[in-house]
Amino acid sequence: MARNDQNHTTQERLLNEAEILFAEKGYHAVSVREITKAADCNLAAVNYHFGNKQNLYLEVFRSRWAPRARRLQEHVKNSLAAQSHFSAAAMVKAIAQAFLEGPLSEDEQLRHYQLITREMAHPTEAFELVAKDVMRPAFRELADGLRSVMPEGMSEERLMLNILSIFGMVLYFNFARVAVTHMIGCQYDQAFKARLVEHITDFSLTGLGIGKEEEPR
Amino acid sequence: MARNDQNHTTQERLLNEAEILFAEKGYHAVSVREITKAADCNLAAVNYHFGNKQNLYLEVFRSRWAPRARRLQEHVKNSLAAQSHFSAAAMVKAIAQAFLEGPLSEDEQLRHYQLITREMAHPTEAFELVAKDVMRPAFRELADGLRSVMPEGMSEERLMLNILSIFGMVLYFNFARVAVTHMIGCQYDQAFKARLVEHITDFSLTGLGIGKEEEPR
DNA sequence: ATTCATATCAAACGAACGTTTGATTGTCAA
DNA sequence: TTGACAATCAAACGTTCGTTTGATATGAAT
Repeated sequence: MARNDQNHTTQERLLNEAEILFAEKGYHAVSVREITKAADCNLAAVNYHFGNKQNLYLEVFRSRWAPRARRLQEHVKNSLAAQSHFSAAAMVKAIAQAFLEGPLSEDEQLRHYQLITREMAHPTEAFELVAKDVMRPAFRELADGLRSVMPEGMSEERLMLNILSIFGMVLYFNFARVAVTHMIGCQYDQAFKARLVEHITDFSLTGLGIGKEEEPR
Repeated sequence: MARNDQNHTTQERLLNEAEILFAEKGYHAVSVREITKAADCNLAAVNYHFGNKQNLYLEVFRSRWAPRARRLQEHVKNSLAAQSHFSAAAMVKAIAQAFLEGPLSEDEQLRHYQLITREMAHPTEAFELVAKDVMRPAFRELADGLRSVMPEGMSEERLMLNILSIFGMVLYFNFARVAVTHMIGCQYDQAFKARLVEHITDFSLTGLGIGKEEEPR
């Protein structure tokens, strides 16, 4: 039986191809026939191995998205552990770098953000899954780290809004690549991504960098 | 012939209901039957008035999204014109306020951002349409305004990245409502939106507000 | 009264969808 | 060699999809 993907099982090939297609087109725009064709297996394989299409979609988040998110979280943690002292600048840079120049390949990155962006805009069971198991713990940990370098007495909400904002910028500059390149007019190559990390870091630390002016009344 | 929506024409009712449904579920997850049922008209009406489903989708962006985006742009422009002198703080606040507490109703806002978020993550012909006619001109105008209050000689790219970042934060806090409320644990009521405007303004102006620290080496 | 264009309708079209079925294969323990 | 089991297959299932068709109603112009 000819199998192009080395010794991957049918289950694994289905998950791989399903993730690519779901990320690219969204759940409803992808058919089971399209997935099984890409995975080079029979149409019935999805139902045999996963029960139905919906469950294959959930399994993509369980067995592909969540572990990758945890890898990213580890990457950030290791970057910070390598610092001799903890600073806000180091933290922001570690996040931006992990998510834009981190351990993920170009394609993996794009898939990762497209999948979660769809879920954030219109959550399904998959969002509940990764929010509970991955996102909330990661956010909490980052917020606790940030607390130690922010002015004392900052409310929990402000703290979370700051973390959400940093994460939001990273997410935005990833999922909105097409829009960004349309507006700026350049490719997402290695050089531009480095400049982007620099920009996100700067912006998250100092905003526009010109402080708040009093408005005349 | 009983028509519930006052004197709206079938075309208008189709556009209204189509926008609501496309924003809520996305193009492929909405059927023509669902739209025509919501608009209380015959199944064939979509093809009669718009040719096909795809063209109805495009017409939603042409005749509903684009004018609303222009209304928002006007709102920002008027807010700024009311200022006696132009400042970065005023500009950021005008943008955040227009997009979160501006002329749009709660529902309109949600629809507006869900539609464009889908297009940014996976652009179709509709994105080309509104990018060329609405978004690019608006971004250019904002960048020109920002240039006058930023240090001289700032590169065009940095200028655009700043504008994109402000816009990105606003977009993010709108389309990712569900995620934000999941993480923070509160509703998007009027009070929270006001705090959000304050946060976005502060963050865009001063970031975390603790400057950039030197990393030890 | 007749004509004509516009709009709406019920009904049907073929295609694609997710899922199920029942037969067939390969593997390995008994 | 046999039996059992998991995996794969072609084929078909019933639904739903976007679209088309041809008939019917409406209103203004001739």
